Amino acid sequence: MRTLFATLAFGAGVSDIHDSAMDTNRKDIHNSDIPVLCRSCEARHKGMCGVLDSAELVALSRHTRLARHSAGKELAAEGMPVESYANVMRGVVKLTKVLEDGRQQIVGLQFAPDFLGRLFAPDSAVTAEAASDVDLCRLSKSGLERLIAENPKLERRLMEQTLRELDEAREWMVTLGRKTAAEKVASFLYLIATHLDPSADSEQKGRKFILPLTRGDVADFLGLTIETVSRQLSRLRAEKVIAISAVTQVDVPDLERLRKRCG
Amino acid sequence: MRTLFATLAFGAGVSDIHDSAMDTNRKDIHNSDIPVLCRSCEARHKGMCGVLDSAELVALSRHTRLARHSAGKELAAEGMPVESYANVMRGVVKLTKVLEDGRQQIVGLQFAPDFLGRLFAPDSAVTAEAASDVDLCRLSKSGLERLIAENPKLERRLMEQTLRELDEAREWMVTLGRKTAAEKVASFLYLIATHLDPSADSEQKGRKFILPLTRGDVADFLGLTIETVSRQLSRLRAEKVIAISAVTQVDVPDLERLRKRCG
DNA sequence: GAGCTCTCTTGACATGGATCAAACGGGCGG
DNA sequence: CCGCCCGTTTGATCCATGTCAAGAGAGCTC
Repeated sequence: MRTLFATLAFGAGVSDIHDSAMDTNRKDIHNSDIPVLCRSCEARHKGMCGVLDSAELVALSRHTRLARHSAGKELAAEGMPVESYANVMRGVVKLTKVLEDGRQQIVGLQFAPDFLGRLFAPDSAVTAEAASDVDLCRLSKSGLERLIAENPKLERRLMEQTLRELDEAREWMVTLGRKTAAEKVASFLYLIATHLDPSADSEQKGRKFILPLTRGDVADFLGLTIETVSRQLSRLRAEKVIAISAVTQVDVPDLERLRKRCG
Repeated sequence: MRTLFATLAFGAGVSDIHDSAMDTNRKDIHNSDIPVLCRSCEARHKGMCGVLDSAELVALSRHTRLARHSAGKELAAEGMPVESYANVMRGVVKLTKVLEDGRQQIVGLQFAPDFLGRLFAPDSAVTAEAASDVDLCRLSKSGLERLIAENPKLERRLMEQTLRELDEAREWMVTLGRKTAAEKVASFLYLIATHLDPSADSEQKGRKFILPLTRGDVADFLGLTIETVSRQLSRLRAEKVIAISAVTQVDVPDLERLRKRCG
């Protein structure tokens, strides 16, 4: 991990030697003309960069740099201007909003390879905070916006991610508005189990993962208190729907059984 | 109203005589080359059609027809294929999701001149239902998708509406997750007061409107029961924050005072 | 390894909103 | 005009979840 950082950080600009002229359609069979930073990146395939060819990746990588942040770091603040967008490469970012008196609600979680940032708005409507340690691939605001204007495929891809986020937000509104505390906690675990490890074999019956959120975060996500979250987790454990070996270490032996608890 | 219907319905195709060749930049000073259906439409200015010039409007109007529905009509069903998009021209459409056991949550309200429909998805993730009597300008799915592919401005406009909807959904998640019943009801009234009448003078201190939703709808929107909604409305009335002359007739004498109740 | 701190868990109690029940009222058909 | 119907309001009670408080476990410093 420590070494990865150096590799990626210094690798970012290296491929600029590449000739950006009209060899746009060449396939990247050998990866030789893909920027180093992109080679191991989730977003390169499933994220927004999946629509870019190697020349475009190279062009984009000129406006790009890896940023590594540890858990708790505030990445953008509600109501404050944002000067860059980002792709989540590793870890989880929470998007929160607060009421005047301090009540807080998590309104979104972003996993690799999600795009981070509110396009076309001068400032952020939410606070973005690293929930776990995260790696971001930061993109300059103007650079990406220019690229979007030139590249309809990219705009389309971002449109699709935005629509997916809207679907997810609406799905979550049902959870917030109509589910019991027990169902909320089950729904949360199910969400994490199915989103956290993109490489997981989807045919597998169960999942093990390290919770990237504290109990407080979970409470803020579900519109509950820490105590209620804790009690419901204990109940799920008592009923053998989950096993918790350490506070953040969750084992779901049977995803389908968990899903049945989601309401 | 009765006559308007006939005018619009038959007017829709009339302007097809217009020459769609390269006079794209002409301004519509006299409205003479704007399709009849579009002339009185909110979406024409503030909605997605605002980015279209008269030639494009004419082209679009070939795939367009006015549809009038009365309150309660189901316009799209969760999980079912959709064959058309629409613009809301008048009235309010509610988007709902249900849990298996019948618990229901409204996940969005669409007012004129909002765009209605989930772009690029084969079927709807939500149920859309006319909350009041509504007029829709229906657009064929394939027709609009083709137009979007050809017209970056239109795609951008729809992207912006989608982003705004996402912002609103997240705003509402705070309401659902963290506000008290009293704050929820106040927030709902505030939302309606500020969204319902697009022509309202924004400098005016108060608002009067006819609630386009039943108490049951309001409850489904707020994640509450009918009884709780009713009680909170009574409380707001007792405290003179609102006046209710008939069940659906609400008078907010001081918007700012209402906003203070929103948490 | 003792003690500190921080997060989490568990218990006891309080309360906001749900549930159950009944009365009210406006619109509509007869 | 009467009476029914359906949506709404209001009241009485219950219960899920919040609040307050104490204890448990894990990591950190000295």
